[in-house]
Amino acid sequence: MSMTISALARSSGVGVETVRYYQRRGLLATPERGDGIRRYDAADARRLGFIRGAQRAGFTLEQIGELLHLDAGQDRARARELASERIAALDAKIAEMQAARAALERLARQCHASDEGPCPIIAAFEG
Amino acid sequence: MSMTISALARSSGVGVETVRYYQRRGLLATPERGDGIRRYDAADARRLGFIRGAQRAGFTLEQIGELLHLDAGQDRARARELASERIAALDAKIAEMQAARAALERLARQCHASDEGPCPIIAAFEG
DNA sequence: CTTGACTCCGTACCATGGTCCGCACCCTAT
DNA sequence: ATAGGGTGCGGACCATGGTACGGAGTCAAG
Repeated sequence: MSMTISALARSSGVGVETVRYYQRRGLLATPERGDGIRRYDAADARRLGFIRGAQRAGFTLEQIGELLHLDAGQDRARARELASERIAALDAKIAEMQAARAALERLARQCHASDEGPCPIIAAFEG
Repeated sequence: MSMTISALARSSGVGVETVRYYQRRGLLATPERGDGIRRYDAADARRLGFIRGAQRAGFTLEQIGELLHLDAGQDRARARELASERIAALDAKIAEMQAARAALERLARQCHASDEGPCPIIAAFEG
């Protein structure tokens, strides 16, 4: 199965320009062209899928680059290390967002309860 | 109580340049100067504190600008609307991060369990 | 009254993750 | 064979949230 860049991009729900950007960043290879147009295969699609998946897990493109590099190097210890770091960062971020969510919900309720005085949503945070 | 820009910045744990940036963005006023150096007061500190707090809740500087504007306009309905939108966005983001966290943890365990074959951390995401 | 720290201000630059532009090809259907 | 749409490529541009720089002015302590 071989496809053009736009088919590859569509297969992962990104734009053609994004694929080209990943190529420039060294995250995706730019296949040789048998004089004409570059052709991509399932391996390219998997790799692009990996990039998007890792991105959803909060890895930066730079970290994703490292993960892809490890893939070749078989350095599983380092891969686990990166995963642990990411889990810790996710935990911190999740906790922060949950706190913010709770605060916002409480404020929205207070604000709804009365239309007198200063808006609690605005008044909060001023610490 | 009046302070210099660096005292104001310190009071909220940001850099002087950040305060100046917020002024340029229209989030903080630039007080008149009684020929010499601009002086800031507790109201400025509260406002800066509000900006940082709202930022922690995930509002962008642009949205924060709107919230501050509403503060003057007393438009509490709109403030509640912004809060609701933010809560929904937080919920979505939290769910996504929790899913990513769970996936990563599972993968790290699998990867740790055996050093044979392809690293599961790398192999995953390739959807 | 000079030194050193701080301030003012505009402008430029940074990282991140793209997005768009223009020109020249190439490929396919009519 | 020619019009159209997609491709290749380099480079410019975008948004977001700052950070750094340089030169001039100001202020307090020695």
